[in-house]
Amino acid sequence: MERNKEETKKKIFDATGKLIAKNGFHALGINAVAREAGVDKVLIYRYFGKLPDLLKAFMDEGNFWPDPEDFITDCDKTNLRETSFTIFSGYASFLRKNSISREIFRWEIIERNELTEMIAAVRESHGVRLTESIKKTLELSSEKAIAVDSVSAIIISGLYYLVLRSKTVDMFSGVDISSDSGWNEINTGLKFMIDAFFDKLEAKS
Amino acid sequence: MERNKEETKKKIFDATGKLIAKNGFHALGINAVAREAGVDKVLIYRYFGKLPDLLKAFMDEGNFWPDPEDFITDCDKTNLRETSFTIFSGYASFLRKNSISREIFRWEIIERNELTEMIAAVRESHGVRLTESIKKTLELSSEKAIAVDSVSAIIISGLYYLVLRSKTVDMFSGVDISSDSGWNEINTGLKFMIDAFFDKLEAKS
DNA sequence: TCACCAAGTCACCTGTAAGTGACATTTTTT
DNA sequence: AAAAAATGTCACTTACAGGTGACTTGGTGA
Repeated sequence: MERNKEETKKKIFDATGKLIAKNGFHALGINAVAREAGVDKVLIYRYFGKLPDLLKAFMDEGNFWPDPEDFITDCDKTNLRETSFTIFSGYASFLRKNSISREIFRWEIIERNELTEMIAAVRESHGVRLTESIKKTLELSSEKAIAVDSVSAIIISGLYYLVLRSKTVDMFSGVDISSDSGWNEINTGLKFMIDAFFDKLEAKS
Repeated sequence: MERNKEETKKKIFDATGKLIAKNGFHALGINAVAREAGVDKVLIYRYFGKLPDLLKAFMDEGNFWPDPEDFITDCDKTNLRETSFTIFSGYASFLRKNSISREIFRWEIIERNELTEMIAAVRESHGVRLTESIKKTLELSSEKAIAVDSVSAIIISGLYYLVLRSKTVDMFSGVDISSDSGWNEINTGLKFMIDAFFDKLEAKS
């Protein structure tokens, strides 16, 4: 029985992450975390407080909602089509790999609380950045500007949904969202759609 | 204390629907239903069985996952663009109005069980019908055919996600998904995107 | 060395959900 | 009218979650 506060905290965080990845947030509880960590639950209360406090600390520890800009390091930033595609597909691919971030997204759909709102606010500011730069660069009519916002909302939402849904279903609208090959198809479609969208945006109306 | 089995069953169904609409599926329990219905829980066990049996019976009662074809009664079915738009926006609008169906969708994202799989299978067959007819009508190359599947997957998923997300957040990617005017914008974007997509589909090679 | 505090353990309380057995009362059947 | 079946009530067990108080043990500084 070694006594090591930091070690114990780490055990608690590890257990938290493991349980979130496995069962999501809605099944998470103090008892479960304590059991998984092999630690008495009193220590969780002492070090973190109630469950929301633990979650807050856990969230602050990791980097679960990346800046989309991180995905476009090695592509031509002046090419809006390529940039858009890279950001969208990069985000989807990130989510597909990172199960905890995925569960955060799932949680956001179910519950509204201080934490989910904070996370969403960060992401909202990220999301608007891309559409703003598209609108600025292309000097669009107001109708087309609206289309940029709502189309990108639909596309990014679609990718979110497909990633989340792939946990509970294999085929969606004829696409095998559980496999890499299915996601290649989705990327193909995404590219096609983005091209089509910019074609129409840039067409002189 | 009237004795009326059918009346009691109805009370139980009503309570079930009310609780689902309010709190979703993951918070649903026998005790809560019994309390809400003002009925002893023993009767639930006697008439329906365990919770999944109750839910199954409840689902069989109502019509919560409509056939998309229902939305296109009064539009030209030979016009693929119009038909696609009508189906997509009709489905989104339906979901926005029907809170129980919405909660079923939310449930599907969280849990995989006999019921959610059954429901999803029905919808999957509905969804594939539209894309099949598009592919047949336009005689597309295989690459474009893939795009049809995956693009429609992304679009319909995007609408699902936005409807679900609107319960827990107001602004998404610059669009106010909690208001009707925001949904008008989304429909505008949807129309724009579908047009752009068909333009590119129909362009030679 | 001793005293003190932090780290960890244990036992307990409360509340609530799931599920069941036994009973009482009303309705239906014979 | 008596028996049988159905409807509804009550009380109970089991299990488990959240949460707290009191204790023990180890490390550290005076």
